[in-house]
Amino acid sequence: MSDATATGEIVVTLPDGSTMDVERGTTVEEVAYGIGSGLGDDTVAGVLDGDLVDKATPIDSDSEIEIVTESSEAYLRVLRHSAAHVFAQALERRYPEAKLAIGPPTDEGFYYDIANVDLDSDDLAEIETEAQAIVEEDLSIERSEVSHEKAISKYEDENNPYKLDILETEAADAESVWFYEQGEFEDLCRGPHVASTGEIGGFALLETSAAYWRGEEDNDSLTRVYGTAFESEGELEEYLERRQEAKERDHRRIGQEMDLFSIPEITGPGLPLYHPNGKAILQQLEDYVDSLNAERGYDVVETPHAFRTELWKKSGHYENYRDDMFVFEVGDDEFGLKPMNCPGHATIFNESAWSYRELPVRYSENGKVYRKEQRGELSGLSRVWAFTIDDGHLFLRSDQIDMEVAGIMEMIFEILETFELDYEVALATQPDKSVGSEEIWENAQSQLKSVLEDQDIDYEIEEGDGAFYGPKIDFGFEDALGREWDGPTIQLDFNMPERLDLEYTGEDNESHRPVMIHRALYGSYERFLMVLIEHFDGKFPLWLAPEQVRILPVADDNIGYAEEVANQLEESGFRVDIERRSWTVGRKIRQGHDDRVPYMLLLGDDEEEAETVSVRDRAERETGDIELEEFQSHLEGEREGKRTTPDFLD
RNA sequence: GCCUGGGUAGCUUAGCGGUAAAGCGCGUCCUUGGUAAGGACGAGACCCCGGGUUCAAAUCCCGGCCUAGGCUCCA
Repeated sequence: MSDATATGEIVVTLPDGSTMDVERGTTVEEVAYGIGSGLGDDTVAGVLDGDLVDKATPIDSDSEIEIVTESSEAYLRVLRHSAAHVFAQALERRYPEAKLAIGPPTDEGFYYDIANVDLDSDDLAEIETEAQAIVEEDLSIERSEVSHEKAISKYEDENNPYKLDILETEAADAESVWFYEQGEFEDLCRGPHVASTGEIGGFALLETSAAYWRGEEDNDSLTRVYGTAFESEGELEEYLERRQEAKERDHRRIGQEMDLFSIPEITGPGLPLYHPNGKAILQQLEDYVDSLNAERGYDVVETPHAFRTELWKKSGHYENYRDDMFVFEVGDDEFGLKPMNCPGHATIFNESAWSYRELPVRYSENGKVYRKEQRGELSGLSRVWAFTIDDGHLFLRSDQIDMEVAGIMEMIFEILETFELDYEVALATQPDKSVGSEEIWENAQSQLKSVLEDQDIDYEIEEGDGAFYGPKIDFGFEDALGREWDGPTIQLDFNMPERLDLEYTGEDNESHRPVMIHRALYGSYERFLMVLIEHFDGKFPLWLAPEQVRILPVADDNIGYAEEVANQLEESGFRVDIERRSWTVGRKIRQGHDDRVPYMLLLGDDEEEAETVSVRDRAERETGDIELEEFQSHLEGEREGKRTTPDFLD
């Protein structure tokens, strides 16, 4: 709380840049009234230097302030915080023995960590009903100030170690703390909250899981209940629909349906098997990136999956990355499966003597790597033990950094465009565990920064998120559902060249250290495939679709003609199947749509006689009486252009 | 790694101490179909693995493996 004895003027800055001089200790609400009485009346909460606070919060020093009203973006966050309290109230009505820990709002809703109670999905449904009743009761939410001492004794009586922990850490120095009350419920809380539970229009509990108290492994494991809330029922429904859609697009589900890949128990966790359909997609992705590499002067190399431990010791992986490595012994020697391709590529570089004239040297490899991730982290194709990086390593002079990084960014932008993916850019800086001097890091980071700025690219800085050998520029994909995924990366490395004694001869006839750049365009094939599956909902662009054309003979008698047509398309390299099951035409079409095939060709007696085809696409459009040549040449164009949706019938 | 659910036919799931079920898929047959599910019959299961309790275990208990969600970590 504020120091009431402190006086004097302070300056608050409003979002439009204007400033107000106010008495020290003035509250957010008072500032709002100072701007206008209407705004004062509408004030729900405030944002002080970026922190969401109760409107009664006194301002102690010069601050940037934003008034939160019902029309503010931050209002939803306040509402959800209140929704967390509504959940807690409902929980306590049903389970008086439950102990509350913390219940903050999140980007998607809220959660509340609780102890001393086990809940399954039926219990959740009951609590949700109770919560809805509380919303309807439209209980007003009141804030009260309670002495620190009194708060402690309250939670000692209730035997709630979590609230006590909060009082003894975050609030240790406060003379008094805030409680929020609604009906019979009260909770230690910093706020802010809306004025009444009735403001919640839509309320839902989503799932339960577990979380450690304060996120630390050694602490108690608590039950975490996730929920969300909106101003209106309609917005909630929209959200739930989007969630459902995301579930239906889950790459594990689509991967199963389309027979793309599997991760059977017997082959081990995180070790996916690609079926012919999945590999067909991967093969196209590989061919595409290979062609980009070839255009950009990369030389293709290949390295084995394991190396002697000596290499990993020299590269620093053994020291910094060993926990994530599969290490095994053969006789007296120790080997490690490669978690990265770089030391192998650097070693290839080192096998020759280089002149400054020959740099940059660019190596590429679609290299399989192995990382022993924590078991609980493995998930479909998004976290696996074995994955393939579309890896590239560049060895260059320091005066070539700008140009090479810019060149890589061009490749990345081409890829993002091809797949119609939105993206965000982040600069990740030196992590706690790293090799190389501060000076080297500073230098590398400022070089990357200047490239981003020269190119006028918006980016965020992610402190401490770099690789152990250098800082990086990370691109995050945003898919069709607005979710973000890791994507392309460009990593600058002044350390590995040092550790592996990389050299080239300069113009001065002296030996120099090259700079290394690690880069990946997709990131990993596994994760990229996952993003594509979910982004396209399995409806792949023609060039990627495992089955590009399905031929549907109207009757069994038309199979002969179907085979002729199939052969002709296959000669041009198309992946074609014939539906040979003795089904009705309607059934065959239904199946074709379910299987997400871009184009179906219907061939019956009419087509056979006229030597034409009827074309039906994934969007349920259809035209008859098409010459096969006409369709085929369109297909070739659609494939070469890597167009994302079948457009023959546009 | 930790917590909480789950593992039953190729797939999706029901059954939860007493003879293992359904839908889809698959096979055979009838139907030879014209634009989003034609019909009949049939095959198909070490009920995740190992221990235990019980007259009797898919079902209850213990351990392991895998998996989902989350926590802590990363492409």
